[in-house]
Amino acid sequence: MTTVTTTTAKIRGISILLVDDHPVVRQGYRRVLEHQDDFHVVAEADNAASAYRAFKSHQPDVVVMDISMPGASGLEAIRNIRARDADARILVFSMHSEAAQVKAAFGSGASGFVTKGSEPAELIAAIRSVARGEHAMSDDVARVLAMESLVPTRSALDQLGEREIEILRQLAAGSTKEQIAANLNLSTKTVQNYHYLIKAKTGMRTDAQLVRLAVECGLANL
Amino acid sequence: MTTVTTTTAKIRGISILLVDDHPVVRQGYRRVLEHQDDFHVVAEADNAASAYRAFKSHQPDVVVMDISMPGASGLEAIRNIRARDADARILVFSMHSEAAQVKAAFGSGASGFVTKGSEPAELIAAIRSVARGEHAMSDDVARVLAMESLVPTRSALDQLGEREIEILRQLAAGSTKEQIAANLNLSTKTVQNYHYLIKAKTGMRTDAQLVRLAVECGLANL
DNA sequence: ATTCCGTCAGGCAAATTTCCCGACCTGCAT
DNA sequence: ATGCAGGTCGGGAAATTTGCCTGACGGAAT
Repeated sequence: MTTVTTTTAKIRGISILLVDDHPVVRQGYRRVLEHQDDFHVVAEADNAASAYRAFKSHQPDVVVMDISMPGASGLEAIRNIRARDADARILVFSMHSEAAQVKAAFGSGASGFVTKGSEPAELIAAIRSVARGEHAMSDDVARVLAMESLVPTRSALDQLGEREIEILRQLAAGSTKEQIAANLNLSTKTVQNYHYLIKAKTGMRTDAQLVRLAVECGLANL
Repeated sequence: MTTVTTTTAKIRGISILLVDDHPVVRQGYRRVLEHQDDFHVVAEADNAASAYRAFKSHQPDVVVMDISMPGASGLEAIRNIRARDADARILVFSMHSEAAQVKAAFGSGASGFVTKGSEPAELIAAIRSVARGEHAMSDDVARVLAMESLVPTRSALDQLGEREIEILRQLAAGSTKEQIAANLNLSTKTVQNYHYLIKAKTGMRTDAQLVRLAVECGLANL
């Protein structure tokens, strides 16, 4: 008779792409996750670009991603993956749980958010949730977010100060940093610092993304 | 009797702002222009930013500008000045007379275009024309432009090759150069070079301006 | 055949970005 | 009153990117 592997309880397991820039951390979580025998870590990546490539070639059920990689590129990776496949399930797995970061993650298309301080069981449960197409977040994240929602936020601009918004507006209008510095009587250096800060706070990576953000927020048109 | 300067033919002269990054060239043309006794060179500038500042403070009747300054910033200077004062008369005075450059100049709001190869008389006549609010260009420019118009051009994109357009599209969509390089199987360096080339060809200075251009040309939305 | 043009990429100086830090000021809570 | 948090402003230094040039290669036009 031909040898056929029995497929009793697990018709298909959950295939996972692990993204974290720290190899040791990846190893640790790979072990934790593969302890669940319906979980399969089918690929790993240590940066946004390779995460995107790995997603394309493996089409995992769930992407488990640390977004605190160099350059906040995690958010960008999420957007890229979602742009390619709107059904992608991405669970972000972060060190921090600031409300702004959580919102940026969900805003970028994440399906879940778990902090590294959570119990492994919480991560595992979250993975099953997002695999089912649900949204999930760990308790501490939920708490932070709940607190935040008591002080309602209008848009991504709320994380920005007045000056930052003005500089974003002029940037989006097409002005160079030198022009902005001249217009606002600031040093070029300061405008550069604001430019950097704005990108960091909003999670945008390129100037083009900043323009889109500004347009969405009604700061600029066209 | 009181000595009153006779104001026969010249009620008011024509005030001029000279913009060229080469000091010697400025000196030469200042002399040529001031030989006309109704011309007054009221200010000089050697870059886009100082040209803009000089325009604000002197409000000259005509700006005579070389646009082949470092970074193609001449076009930008034109746009800035016109953005501040839609009635500004700007005569561009260029080494070259490629149709694309001429169009970019007029498209940016220039009132005239004379090549450096033209006779001084042609420049002087052009200055008087634009001071009167007319448009002017030297014969050689007119010829090049006439030739070009026999092959009609759809938009700013016509000056770009296929690859250049694709890269502009992805840039405007918010992709980083690394992503684009990966998507198109190019080196990052090549994408950087295209980015530079696109800006040079279109006369755009910042990425935000490129996004606007792409949107206007239907290459991108939002 | 030769020349032009688009694509591709290396090189290198100059500029910019990234991140860090310190200073100042205002408001606000202790 | 004191301290502390946070927005504003910019210096510093290392890493990266840009600006501009150069050259190679294939294809199209002359």
